[in-house]
Amino acid sequence: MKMSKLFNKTLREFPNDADAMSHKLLVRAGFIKKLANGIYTYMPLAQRVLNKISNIVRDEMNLSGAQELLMPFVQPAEVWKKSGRWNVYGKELLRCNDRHDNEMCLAPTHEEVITSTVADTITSYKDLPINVYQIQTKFRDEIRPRFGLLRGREFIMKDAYSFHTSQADLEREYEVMAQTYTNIFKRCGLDTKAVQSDSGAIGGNVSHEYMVLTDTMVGENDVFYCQSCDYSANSNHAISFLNVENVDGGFEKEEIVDTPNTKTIDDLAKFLNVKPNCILKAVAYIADSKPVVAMIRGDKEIEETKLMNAVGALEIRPMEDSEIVEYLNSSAGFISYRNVDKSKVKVLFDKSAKGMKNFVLGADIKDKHIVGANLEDNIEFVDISLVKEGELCPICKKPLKVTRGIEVGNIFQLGTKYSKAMNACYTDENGELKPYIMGCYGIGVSRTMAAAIEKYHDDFGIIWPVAIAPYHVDVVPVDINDKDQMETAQKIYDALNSLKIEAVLDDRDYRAGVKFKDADLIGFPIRITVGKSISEGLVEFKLRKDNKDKMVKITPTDAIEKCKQMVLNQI
RNA sequence: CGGGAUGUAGCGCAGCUUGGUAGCGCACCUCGCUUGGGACGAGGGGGUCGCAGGUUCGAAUCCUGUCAUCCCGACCA
Repeated sequence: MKMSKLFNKTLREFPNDADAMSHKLLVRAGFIKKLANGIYTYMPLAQRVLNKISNIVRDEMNLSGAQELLMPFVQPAEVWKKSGRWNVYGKELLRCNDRHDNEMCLAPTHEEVITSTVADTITSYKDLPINVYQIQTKFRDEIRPRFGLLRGREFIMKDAYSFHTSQADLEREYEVMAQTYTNIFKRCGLDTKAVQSDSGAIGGNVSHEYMVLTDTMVGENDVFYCQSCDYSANSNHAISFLNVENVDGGFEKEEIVDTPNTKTIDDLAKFLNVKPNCILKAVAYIADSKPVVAMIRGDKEIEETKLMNAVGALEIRPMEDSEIVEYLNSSAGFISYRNVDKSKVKVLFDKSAKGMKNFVLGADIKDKHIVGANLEDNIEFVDISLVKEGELCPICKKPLKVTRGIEVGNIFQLGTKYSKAMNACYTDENGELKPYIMGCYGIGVSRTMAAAIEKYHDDFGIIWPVAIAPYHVDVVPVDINDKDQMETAQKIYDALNSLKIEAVLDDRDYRAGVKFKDADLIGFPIRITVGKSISEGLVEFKLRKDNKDKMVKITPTDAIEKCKQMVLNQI
């Protein structure tokens, strides 16, 4: 490709409406153009990167035995009603009506369609297992799109679905996919960590997320991991080993005491001179419009995803002060669990509350707490707390570390959630109808592109891994009006093309500085500069990842050979 | 939906306080000069000032409403 013909314009400045580095660089280097919030045009350079990633995904998926297909992007409400998700998916599902006034939607995912398609096609256990996938645009009307391609509303995803006759076979395939994912991201030049996670609205039990670890805010997930064993988990799923022994407030008898102006745990702990972990904190929520009180040790916080799962809710929010009076007949900051009407209000106890003795508890009266309280015997404890850095690994009891992560893929063991809901069955050996046992496996293709930039860039621009770079080599004649330079550049360019090495020739009539800046910004892994040293028969060979002044002067033939080696070895 | 901010040329911004009919830099076009890390000079094209009302002789500027975008929380590949 000749640079003068490339449909691309770099900008001199970063766009104002971008914050994430991948977003800034994608816009500035001309890879993407925003059409609407969270909706972008992929310009030719971006499209090439997306194709590279897609091809790696395709290659590895095919190798794993999965088959590629392509499902409709616009879908009738019917299949969504069948699975029950038409009513629970909420506003992320963009709905519309066709000309006959039939309800339709833009696909945010494809469990429904694939389940009904497989049910139509495969009726015997003899045809199972099967794993099918597609690479396609998805649309999710996100509450808040942000960070450019990291959280767009429209994005490209690889989604795979597997169907099995047994849990054991699902688990086997799950391992195959885990290995496939590790291979895919590795080939893309990305280190990922597979972490345990919550399975969320998609449903199911076991799931792992593939995270690109970063230190920046754009990693939207907190990942807890152990340095001495391989435990790692998303904060919405992480657990820690908590010492529940000897958490004793030391109060000799239970009594109500005055605790004026102690709405926070810190205030209260100071006022009563106890440790925060000797206070049993109550946090009140409205979950799917029903009141819930979550009891948790004073030094811990509620993990709201866990809480939602524990009560089976899709939406939760903190209770407002007026609702605390209305539902709990209590006072914000002084809530207990003892006086609630349990037929109307659900009460949960976090595991951290286990073993607490003679603790402090709200008295349901403003400015009053109970001290020396103890829990009743028959209490059931659930895990609804957020892990904090430094808490102990649940496996090996070493301190946990936390880091940010960008989720580029995930794998789920769905089980029979969708097959049962949609009555999608096969006939087993005994002639009985059984629902398929399913798994699903996603990769954010466009997000992977952005994540790679988050990971690989410097002050000058993007530094693409060779495997997913839009082009491998940028051939830059310093002065296009110099006949020797231009001829040599053209020859190198032609030679690279004939070797199937992807090259651009920067034949634009600009000063060298402009071309160098663009080369760095766009992030070509290799730059071959044809300048004055052509009089000695030499060109400059420079790697993008190396320092700006680090380069070697070699003959054009050697330069081509080096490109060949690098592209062959993908480094 | 809650909290904060911003909408003026393709991009980045000034002008708004104190109303007087729109400007700067980059990019773009022409000419000259230059040519190894985003040169320089001269000339030129491009904007219903987010949108709708209102106040006023007159609104980018003041008032009201509305829409959009960005950042922080709930969603997630």
